Amino acid sequence: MKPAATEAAGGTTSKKDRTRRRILDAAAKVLARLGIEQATLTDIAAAADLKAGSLYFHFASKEELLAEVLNVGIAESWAHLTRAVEACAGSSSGAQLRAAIGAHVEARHELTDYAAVVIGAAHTHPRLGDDLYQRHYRRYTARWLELIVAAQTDGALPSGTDPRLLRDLCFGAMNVAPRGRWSSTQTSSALVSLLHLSSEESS
Amino acid sequence: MKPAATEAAGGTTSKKDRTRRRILDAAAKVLARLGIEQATLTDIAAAADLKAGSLYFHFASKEELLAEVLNVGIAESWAHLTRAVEACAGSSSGAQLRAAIGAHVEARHELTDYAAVVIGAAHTHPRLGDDLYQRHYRRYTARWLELIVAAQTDGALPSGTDPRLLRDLCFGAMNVAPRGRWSSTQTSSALVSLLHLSSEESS
Amino acid sequence: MKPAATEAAGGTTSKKDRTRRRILDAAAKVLARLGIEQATLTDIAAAADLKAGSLYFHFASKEELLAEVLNVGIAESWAHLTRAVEACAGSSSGAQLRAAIGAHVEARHELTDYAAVVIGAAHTHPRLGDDLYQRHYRRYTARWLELIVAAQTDGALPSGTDPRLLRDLCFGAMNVAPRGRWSSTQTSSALVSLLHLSSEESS
Amino acid sequence: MKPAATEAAGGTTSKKDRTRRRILDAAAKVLARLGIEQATLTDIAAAADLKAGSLYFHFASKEELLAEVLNVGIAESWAHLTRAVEACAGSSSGAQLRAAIGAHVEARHELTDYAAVVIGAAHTHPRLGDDLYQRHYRRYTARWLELIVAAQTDGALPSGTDPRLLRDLCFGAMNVAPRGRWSSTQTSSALVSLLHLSSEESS
DNA sequence: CATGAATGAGTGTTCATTCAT
DNA sequence: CATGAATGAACACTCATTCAT
Repeated sequence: MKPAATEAAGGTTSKKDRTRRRILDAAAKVLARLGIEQATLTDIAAAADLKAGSLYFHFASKEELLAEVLNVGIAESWAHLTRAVEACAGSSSGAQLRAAIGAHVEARHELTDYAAVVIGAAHTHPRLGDDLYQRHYRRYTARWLELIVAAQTDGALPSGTDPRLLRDLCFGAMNVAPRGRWSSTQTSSALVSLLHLSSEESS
Repeated sequence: MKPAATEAAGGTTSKKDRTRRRILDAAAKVLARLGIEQATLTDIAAAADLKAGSLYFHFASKEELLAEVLNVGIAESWAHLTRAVEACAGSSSGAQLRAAIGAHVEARHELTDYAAVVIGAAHTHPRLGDDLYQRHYRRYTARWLELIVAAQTDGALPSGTDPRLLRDLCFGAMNVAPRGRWSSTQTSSALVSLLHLSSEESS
Repeated sequence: MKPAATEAAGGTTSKKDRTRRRILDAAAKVLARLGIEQATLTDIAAAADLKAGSLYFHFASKEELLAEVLNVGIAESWAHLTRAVEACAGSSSGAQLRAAIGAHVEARHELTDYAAVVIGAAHTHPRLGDDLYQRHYRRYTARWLELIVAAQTDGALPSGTDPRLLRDLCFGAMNVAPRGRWSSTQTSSALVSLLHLSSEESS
Repeated sequence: MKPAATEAAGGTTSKKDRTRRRILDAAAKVLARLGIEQATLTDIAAAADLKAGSLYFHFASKEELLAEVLNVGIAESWAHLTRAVEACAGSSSGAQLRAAIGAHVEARHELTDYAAVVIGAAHTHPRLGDDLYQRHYRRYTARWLELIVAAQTDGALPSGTDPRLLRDLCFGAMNVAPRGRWSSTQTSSALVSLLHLSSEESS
């Protein structure tokens, strides 16, 4: 009566899994739009065509639901980032940084709402999510730091300043608030030219 | 018994005005620390040595109180910005932009809590405050736009991109979240060098 | 495919009956441990290796399930009581009362969880259970009353007081709360000596 | 503007104090009738002619409100007990125990609802109330233990059994459930005669 | 003017109950 | 038969808001 694989290769997903995903999607959407403390479970449930109490069949608490959204978001962002950077593995550090900028901005603007929640929440609420998320978030920012340091070493970025500060400035610029006002390509190429990373620094 | 002047020319400030100011100061402090939706009226009242109900003698609602804080904040930021820019009126557009960056970052970090509330709120909550605030906020961003356009014209900033987008990117970078992590001078000089505005581009 | 006998004479018990019994056992255990209003249907279902919804195939409501548990409990207690008392049918009324005390305490402490639920619930929630239970519970207390009256007549208990009050006092003492703190033999023999029933009152 | 003493000798009680007391009285009444986990804040508030949220102006949580009720109850019970026992200071240990029984039963039946809550809760929920209550409750039971041991030493109670068990049995008997069924004098004198404490056991 | 005291709408959460599968 | 999945009413609790004093 019950299909053998619940999540196996064949692509079979139980109804519970699908509803769970629907809730997560709804949560990501609402959280991205209203912000973490402004979004109520009633909002999220309504966006998933449910009543608030029903969420507890799938998640133990608002906190856990949020953590799950953040985990999906950071995983997506990480995958997007590493894919883009590895795609230009042999290139200059400037080119890699360009790729990273494109990936980050794209994650926020066009990927899913999950990444948007991460970015909207990360800097404002430092102690958010569960341990797994914290680890993954640190990994993400650490990777960025490496890229920045490499760019500084190569002279693509000014070397006189703390790379962590540079990273924070970049994040600030990339996370510029109203999604939808600027497209991701507009945003990232503008930032690239603003930082004078636009192309190979000719001799 | 002598409530004659409420705000008269001579500099006389009634007791009511003084309390009003005390509340505004307290509100700015609390709002800057806790964020707009996290700060409760009880918090604000306590910081002003009052009880929550008393606030309603001076302000019609939390929203109005917030609007007033924002108005003070944007006025301060505006004054700070124009003063700094006018101080180097004859200089290059790059120098003026440097001054603007310094002023904005300083306003957020060291000026008062009012400016911090504006900056913390402005980009995240677009439709905040009353009409007056909205007008003043637009004036502030419009002034920034002029500075950016001038810098583009002079070649201090890349001219291929929408100046409003450049402005938003700058705002994002300058408003990078945790106050106190980086000093205002660290932040502004790092941004200046990141944008290659550091000094007059000698011929 | 063979649902023939539901409760037939031959001792055949259908699967439904067996599951029903399993639920009742689980309910008795959980109710005895957590108390009536603290125990949730999810708790009970889990103890019966079921999900909460499944209980409704066997019982119309939590109330009905509770009533059934109480009915089993009072039946057991009654059987235990009458058996013990009849075992010393010819003896003195004091000896019979001693037997009753032993039976009651033993029912609560060592018999099954059903009796424990009855005793834990009976005095605190007077209007519990269905009519059948109420009738059986009254029969149980009525039997106790007879034993007390007999003991009063024989001088084994003080005769100046309302026997129903004496019965309630005995119940209170026997149902002294934390199961497990005192063993049933400790409890009953202590009560017996406290009431000066310890042995045959010599001439 | 504000009277010097808030609770001092003069008998001045602020309105807040009076409402607080009204809530405590209502809570005691409702808790005594419905039991601790069955009584809702809405019930209690309604009994005090308030809405549930208003209780939080006077008490930080349901737990704190309950703790306060318990503290009043145990204080009353203690005062009642010591007063009664000291009134027959020179008498026999049996007489003192009789006084204690009378006081305890009276506290539950006729004093206030506070004592009833304590008694209804104490044995069923061991870890209730705050630290102060726990201390006072232990003092109460310890005093009872002394009385029992003294009675055992004097031969007024059987000496072969653990005095703590005897105390628990006495408590169980005295706390016999439905308040109002028996008067306090009926109850205590019945228990006294049941334990053969009725008068001085003449030689 | 300010407070004390109260309210009501809304929050996250629990749980008995229902019903299609 | 049993479960999966959902619901709605209730819970303790918070907070902006009101108003008599």
